[in-house]
Amino acid sequence: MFSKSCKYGIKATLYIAQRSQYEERVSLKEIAAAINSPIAFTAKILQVLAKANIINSTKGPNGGFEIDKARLAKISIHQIVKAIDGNRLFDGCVLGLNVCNADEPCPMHNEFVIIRKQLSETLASSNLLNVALDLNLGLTVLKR
Amino acid sequence: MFSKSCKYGIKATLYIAQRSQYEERVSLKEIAAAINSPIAFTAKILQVLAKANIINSTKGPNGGFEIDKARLAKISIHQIVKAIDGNRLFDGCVLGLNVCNADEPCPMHNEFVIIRKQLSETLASSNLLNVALDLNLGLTVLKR
DNA sequence: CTTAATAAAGATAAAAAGGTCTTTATATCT
DNA sequence: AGATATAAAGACCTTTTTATCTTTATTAAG
Repeated sequence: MFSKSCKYGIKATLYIAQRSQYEERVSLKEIAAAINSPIAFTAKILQVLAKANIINSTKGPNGGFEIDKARLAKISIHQIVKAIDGNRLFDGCVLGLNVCNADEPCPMHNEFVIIRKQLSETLASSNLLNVALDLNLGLTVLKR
Repeated sequence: MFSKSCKYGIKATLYIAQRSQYEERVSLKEIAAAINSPIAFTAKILQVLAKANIINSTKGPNGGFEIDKARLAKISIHQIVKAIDGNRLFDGCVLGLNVCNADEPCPMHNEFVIIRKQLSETLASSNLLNVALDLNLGLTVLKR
């Protein structure tokens, strides 16, 4: 479903989001430890997210990553997926045809219209604040 | 969503299914041409499908691939996906955690329970006969 | 102004996925 | 039995993805 980069990206963003509720900035090392990901690779992904304006990064001592507290509820998982994996999951043909739409559908097109709608809506409505709240409560985990 | 191998596998099987309605056996070359896939790579995928008992293969002149006409309605796209990509799409954690279930969920677990159920059911209920009928009518295409 | 702590950038490497080529096995036809 | 048409098997190559390592840029603190 998601590439490994995207999975790391989502988990990293969620970790940053949780800490950003308390206005805490977190370092790359800390993030990688929290989500159990390779440090340097995680750095690459965070760069992409920073360029997509999903997270803020600051260099230097006490630098790291954060998200404006006020924006937490405005950022969705959908945005993260789009920034890392692109739109292919949402609008590419599931069977890989170059053209595939309601007029000229692949054999799976109609079945997937529904699934994708649900997927897209679910991801669009999952905002960082809500997800972070569950993490606060220990209802969910980022590592295991 | 699906690997490239899986997409080729689904398209190849659908092509074989369509022709199998008329009890026509089709060669590798013909299949690859019909679904616009690399011949040798398609051969590998067809081997997997043959081992999974989804298609039958016959060597020698006039050999090729076919599916028992009577089984067309009993074979689902779900089976093809499972044979090629495995179960990971259906039961692996979407964020890649080693353990992730209702008791110890990742932050996306609950959202995905619904999506996966729908995905799984959709694929399980898409049988080769139904899909082939749409191909017969030219309502859908395997190539473009 | 120097040092230290951090992320960014870029080069490189390793692993996985995708794809090709050659040889072998099997079946059919003459 | 020999020739031919096919798929199977396995070795190999290429591309993409994942991961690491090194150097550079930026910021803060002393």
